[in-house]
Amino acid sequence: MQVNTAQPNALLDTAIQLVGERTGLDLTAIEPGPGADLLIRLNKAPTPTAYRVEIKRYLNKQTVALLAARLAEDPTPTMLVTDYVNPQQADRLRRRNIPFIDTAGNTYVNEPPIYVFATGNKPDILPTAKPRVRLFQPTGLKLIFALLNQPGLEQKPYRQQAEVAGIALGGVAWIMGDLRDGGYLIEPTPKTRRLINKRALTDLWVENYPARLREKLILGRYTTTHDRWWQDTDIAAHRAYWGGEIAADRLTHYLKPQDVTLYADKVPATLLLENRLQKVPDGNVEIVKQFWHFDYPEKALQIVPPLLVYADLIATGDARNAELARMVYDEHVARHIRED
DNA sequence: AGCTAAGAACCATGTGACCC
DNA sequence: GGGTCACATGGTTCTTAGCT
Repeated sequence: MQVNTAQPNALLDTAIQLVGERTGLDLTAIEPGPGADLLIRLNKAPTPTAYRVEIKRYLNKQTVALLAARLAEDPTPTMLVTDYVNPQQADRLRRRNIPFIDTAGNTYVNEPPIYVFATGNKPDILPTAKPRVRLFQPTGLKLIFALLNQPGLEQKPYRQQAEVAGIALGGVAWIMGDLRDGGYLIEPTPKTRRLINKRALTDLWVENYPARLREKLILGRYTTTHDRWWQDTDIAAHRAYWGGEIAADRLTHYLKPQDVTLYADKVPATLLLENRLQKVPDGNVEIVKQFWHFDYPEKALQIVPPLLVYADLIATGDARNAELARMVYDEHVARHIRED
């Protein structure tokens, strides 16, 4: 069946119809009114069940992970509606108990006593015309980080931006285009480009950084029997900077650091030797590759830029770090991203 | 049915030529 | 000097088929 994927409702209607035909599941779309979330009702359930509709095109692993994270915070019953869920993705969704329907007739609904899991149906036309959004790919994350930390950088030539962000020139135009499309950049003239919605952009950066960039930059995890070795270490002498809890401690003095994160261009061999750091898969000392190439005031404290400290604290998902993250944000990040 | 491996298909990115 | 684009490359993801 040809799907008019330009229309969200067409996608929803097609999915409801096809899933109904293939599995007998009786669903109805409900439009509650302007401004309210679209709902989908599961008919014939013992108690009427309504799901908030989450329409996502071109599903991938990250989309599923982000949706799962969101639902962990806000458990409003939500049904994913998409063009095609392949068998692997279907399994991921089922394991996370996220109900879905797609336009190929695949579905997962677990609303006892109703249980339907249908997978393996192929769409007639595979959704391959994915619009490439590079904003939150590694390259995009590097450039956005540079832009958020260096106010006014967006007005500089692409070549300079590429250099500061440590990315290829060719990538800058793509990312600037995505920023414009996403409503994060206005450009009356090239010389007056201006970043807007910085708060929202920062939130998205923090959300995407751990899985999409940080994960790829981990140089190794280490452990040592030396206690509080980091306290008197002149880390800058090893061409490295503290991140995470130690950096947060230096900014706020509110924490007894347990885990150690440090950023460096390459693994500092002498530091490992001096402190008997041994490489182990789950060590509490993590060395991450430095990915930015600009100066910032907090460098004097031998720490990474505060936005990165904040992101690392959030990434731990540790309740102990949540309040500290908020302090770092309020006192050291917020002023960088105020709208001017 | 579930697992695994191999190959295909797709995607992100850097490079450098070209144009304004 | 500055921006755009085609292309090559390397990596990731998906599909398929064979095996248990």
